[in-house]
Amino acid sequence: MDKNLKLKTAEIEKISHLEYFNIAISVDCVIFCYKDKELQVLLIKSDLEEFSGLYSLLGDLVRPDEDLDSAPYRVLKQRTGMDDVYLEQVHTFGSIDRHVSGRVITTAYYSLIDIKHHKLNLDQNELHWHPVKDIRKLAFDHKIILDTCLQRLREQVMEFPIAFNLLPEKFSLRELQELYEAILGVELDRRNFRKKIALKGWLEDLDEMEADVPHRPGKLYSLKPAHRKKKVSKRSKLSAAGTLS
Amino acid sequence: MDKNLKLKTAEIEKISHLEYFNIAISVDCVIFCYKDKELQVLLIKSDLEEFSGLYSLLGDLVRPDEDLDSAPYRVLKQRTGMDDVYLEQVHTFGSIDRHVSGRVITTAYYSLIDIKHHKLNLDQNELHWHPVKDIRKLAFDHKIILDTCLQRLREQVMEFPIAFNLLPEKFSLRELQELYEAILGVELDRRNFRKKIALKGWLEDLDEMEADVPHRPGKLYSLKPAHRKKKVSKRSKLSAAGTLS
DNA sequence: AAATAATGTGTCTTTAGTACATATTTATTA
DNA sequence: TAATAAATATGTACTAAAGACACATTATTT
Repeated sequence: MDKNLKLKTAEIEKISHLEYFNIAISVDCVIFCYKDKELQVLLIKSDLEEFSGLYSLLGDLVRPDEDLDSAPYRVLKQRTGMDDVYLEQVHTFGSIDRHVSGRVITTAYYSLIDIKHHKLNLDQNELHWHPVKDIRKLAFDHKIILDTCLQRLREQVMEFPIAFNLLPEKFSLRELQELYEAILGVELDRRNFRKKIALKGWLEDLDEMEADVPHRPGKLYSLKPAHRKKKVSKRSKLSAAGTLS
Repeated sequence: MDKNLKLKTAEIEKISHLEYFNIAISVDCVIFCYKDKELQVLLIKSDLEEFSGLYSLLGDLVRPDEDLDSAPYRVLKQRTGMDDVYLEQVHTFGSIDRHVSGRVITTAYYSLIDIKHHKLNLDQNELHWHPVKDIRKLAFDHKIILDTCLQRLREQVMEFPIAFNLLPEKFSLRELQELYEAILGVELDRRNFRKKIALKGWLEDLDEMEADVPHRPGKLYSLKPAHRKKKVSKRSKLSAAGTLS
């Protein structure tokens, strides 16, 4: 925005306030969890006639008195009771006809939550988890939004220590590998995976063993506190350039 | 957005249309060019009193009848006469108080243009190029928007063949390297740079030589047609996962 | 006690990244 | 026109990361 936004000038006469402000903005949340060894996403049954039977993402209009980035936190809190979740803005979708109820531009976020760590009140809201790989069609343009967020998650998951938001505090390397396989949709070599994770230096060895597994238990690890913040290992300007020199 | 957007239901009574639609959406363009061996950005002098003397990005409100992604093309066309430019959406900024004239959420795009290839009508619009490295302060939150777009450009420039949008059709490897140095803000080793670029396979050897240089002329290259589309070399799902296995 | 099933680990090969030096070509200058 | 200056063009050795691949160990189960 610049001087073109002459809301206080003569232009306001010929371009009506209503005309320009007749666009709503919403947020849509692609809420991922890891359940039954699958990457799943939280959906709600659309109650619009046009989309009978179709599911849609959780979203809501942005309120005039809240920051854009606060809106998805509110949506998650309201609809699932969850707080303190990992959220990342991905893309804003704004085709004229993307929404049946009017002109609505939506900013998509993805969220990573640990299903075991949160008490969800899902059923009374008609909220359900759906394996990402089974989802074919969603209401509105939500399938494209889902695909975009999944792609972003896949791009980021090896670079930043974010996948751990989908796991409980303590986990084994097998669980971690299975999670990565679920996210990326491929099988991984155990030795190379462990080598790569070790190289990242993200993990703390807890000197504890798995319990309740019907086989030899593995060691338990947790994410080092230094890496619990969002994107702490983001490559710096210099090291990014360093790949060239 | 989902069933919460009950624009046709009872909710519309208690939540007024105006309340929710009282947010405007704009686009802001970070228009990069390469000039005088520097990465530069197109700015306009802000005419708002609050920002007297400060420059701002080019932007405008999104019109009710245009796609969000079309708006930055229109802005560029209107303000600079340029068409057919490289544009990429980066992030949407929506703090409550980010704009002095009201609640305006803005989606930021960056654009890469070849200054030699476009006739710009800049001066009569008070548009001017500014070296990115010299910019300290901009109106609104535009410095943050600029920094975000620059960071994104730096992340993408080695991965995708996009930097060529800043160069004329034909260029020498020296020019290309100087451009990369300007974008990344570091010096690069000539031999390693050429090796890396050669590995990408982006370039076509034109069997032509530079002219009008006061030294030994270098060979001229151009971007292979196959790579002229946006992000053609984007790594696939499989190869992204392949870094793990 | 034996069998099962998963854990835990190391090496070799290939590829990419990085540091580094010399010969060649053209324009300029003397 | 010969010498000089300045930039082009190119290759090798070293290091780091990626990728393919196999066997011994440990806890559970039978």
